[in-house]
Amino acid sequence: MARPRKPLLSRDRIVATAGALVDAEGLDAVSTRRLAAELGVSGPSLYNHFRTKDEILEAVADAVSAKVDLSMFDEHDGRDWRTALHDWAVSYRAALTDHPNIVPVLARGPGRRPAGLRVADAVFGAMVRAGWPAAQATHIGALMRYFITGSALGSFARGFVDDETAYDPADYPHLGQAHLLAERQQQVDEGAFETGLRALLDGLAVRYEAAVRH
Amino acid sequence: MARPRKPLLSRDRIVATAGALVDAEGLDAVSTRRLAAELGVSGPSLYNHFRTKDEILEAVADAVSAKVDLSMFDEHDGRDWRTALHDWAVSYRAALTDHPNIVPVLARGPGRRPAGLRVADAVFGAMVRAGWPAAQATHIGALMRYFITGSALGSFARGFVDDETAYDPADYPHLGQAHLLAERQQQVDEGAFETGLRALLDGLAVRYEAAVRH
DNA sequence: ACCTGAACACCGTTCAAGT
DNA sequence: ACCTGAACACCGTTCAAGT
Repeated sequence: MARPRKPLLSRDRIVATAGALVDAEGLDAVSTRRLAAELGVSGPSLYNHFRTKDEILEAVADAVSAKVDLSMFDEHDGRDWRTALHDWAVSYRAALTDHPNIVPVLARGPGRRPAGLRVADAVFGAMVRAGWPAAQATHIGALMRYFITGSALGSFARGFVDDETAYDPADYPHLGQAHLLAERQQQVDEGAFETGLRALLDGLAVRYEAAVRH
Repeated sequence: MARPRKPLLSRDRIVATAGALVDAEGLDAVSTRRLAAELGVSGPSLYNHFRTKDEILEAVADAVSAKVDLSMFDEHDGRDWRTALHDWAVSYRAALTDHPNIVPVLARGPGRRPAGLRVADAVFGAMVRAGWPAAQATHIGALMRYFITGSALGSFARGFVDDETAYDPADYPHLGQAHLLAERQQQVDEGAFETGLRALLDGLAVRYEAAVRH
């Protein structure tokens, strides 16, 4: 076959197929040979479009970041900083829980991913505009990211096994019914996220009062 | 050689060596062959002590969890719930930043790891004793974990490259000096952690007032 | 019970060769 | 420029064989 007149591959097609494979079968299912087979080419062909497999996964992660709604940070949106932060956090978490298998890649910081940086930029800009000092605005972007990605990655309940015998009450005196948590995994995660988000925003509001009063 | 009179390996020795390798060279450096070589045995020997490589890494992560100070949750410690939560969070984060390379494994939830579960149990127990309703106590354990592991994993600044030319101000209007962040990476992360932790605790204190007043 | 070497079915990546 | 097959240096894991 060698080179066809029209390229068989493009970066977008590789990223889309890799993303679908990650969603369907997890991060471990993505090998260059498997991904290439899914695309109808041979493994090494991918290296004409990406330098490493890791760059492909970074691009998949960035495509998820690109889905995060940022309209609440628009200059003329009208939402106050607190509401904007809340709505953004909910949108961000939704984007991550829609694609849980790529979260481990995404959670490692915005890195060089354009969409990830765009998110950081939007939060920072909106907080400064709302009156936050620049240093605090940087902190807010970072700490919100910690909480949101942490919640998408570290599902508390996911770890528990749906088997009572797995937990000896003598070892974990307060977690005697931990197995129940596995059943209501999503409720716990969503409740913890909502509680944490509100607590975070309440706490920031206190600091905001102190900050703008310089 | 075959079987020696005294076992060459033990689970503890494997975990200790794997942990040292992870710390020194990162998660990717740990292959069964490499780890075995470090231990002076051949690769398959590890399978007499662990079922999979993943179980070894889980054990390494659990050993880090075991270093987290939990004394502030002791029944007779005397610290109020808020101070205990703060001190625990600081200790937890310190344990993680001491061993950053294993954090991706640890961040995926407590799973079946005994020490991870012991941490969850201690937090839950102390919050209930302090007067929090059980459902809220579960949420607090989860959301604190989200924030702490998220902060250890997703260093905001780490991602930025120490090269001004990497960021076109036209793309990220508010991050024009993002390259500066790389220089003060630790300060940003620590500041964001401290700010977020205090905000979280302030916010929880508000909810506590409402909760205990049933 | 606990170690070994050989083997199986994979990996990511490089590279010369083809059009 | 963009694809190919062959090759290199690896993987995790299984298993029969040894003591």
